[in-house]
Amino acid sequence: MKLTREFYERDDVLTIARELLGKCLFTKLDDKVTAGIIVETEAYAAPLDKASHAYNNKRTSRTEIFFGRGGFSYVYLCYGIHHLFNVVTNKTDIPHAILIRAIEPVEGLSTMAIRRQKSQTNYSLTSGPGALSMALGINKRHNGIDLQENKIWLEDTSIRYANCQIQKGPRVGIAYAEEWADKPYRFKIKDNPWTSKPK
DNA sequence: ACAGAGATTAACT
DNA sequence: GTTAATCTCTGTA
Repeated sequence: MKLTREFYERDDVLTIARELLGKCLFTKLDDKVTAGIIVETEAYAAPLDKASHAYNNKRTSRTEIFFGRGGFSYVYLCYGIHHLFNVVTNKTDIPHAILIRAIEPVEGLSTMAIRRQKSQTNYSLTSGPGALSMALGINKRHNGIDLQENKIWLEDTSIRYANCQIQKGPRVGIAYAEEWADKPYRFKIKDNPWTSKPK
């Protein structure tokens, strides 16, 4: 069962980021299906959030997708190399988004390994925002895709995590965002080996 | 028109 | 621990 438009268009981006843990992210690209359980997310709550590309309602060709409806993909290129996959949330003109930072692979492991140019699967396959995008075959051509379609989508699962299994913390790599840099907008499953391991 | 920085990763030392 | 990879946007001219 795909997550509905109503799920993405709710107001509280932190609640959605928390609820995305345990959901399953699918891609069907190049006739290959790959999927993984989401184990780490970060919320970006523009226009107030200085860490967001859409801070202060800044609109560029890159950020335009933030201002559309919830339930669309936002893929952008980081450091000129890595494609980072986000889910746009909330309604038109409210630029909220959630970065998917890590997944636990469940389907298409061999396809992921080929895309990652690894001879065998291991924990580094999808543990990081750039790595999981590569494993799933996501690149900037997939910016602005409707998650109700059958290219990239999220499904509900029977997985439910208790609050004590979820670790909240500050986001990664955004020290420039001043007072926003310390906010606990990052959610991850405690002790899950597939979560990212930043220094 | 050009220089500098960034929601990162992997391959070095 | 350090560094290279090199796209997009911003500030300065």
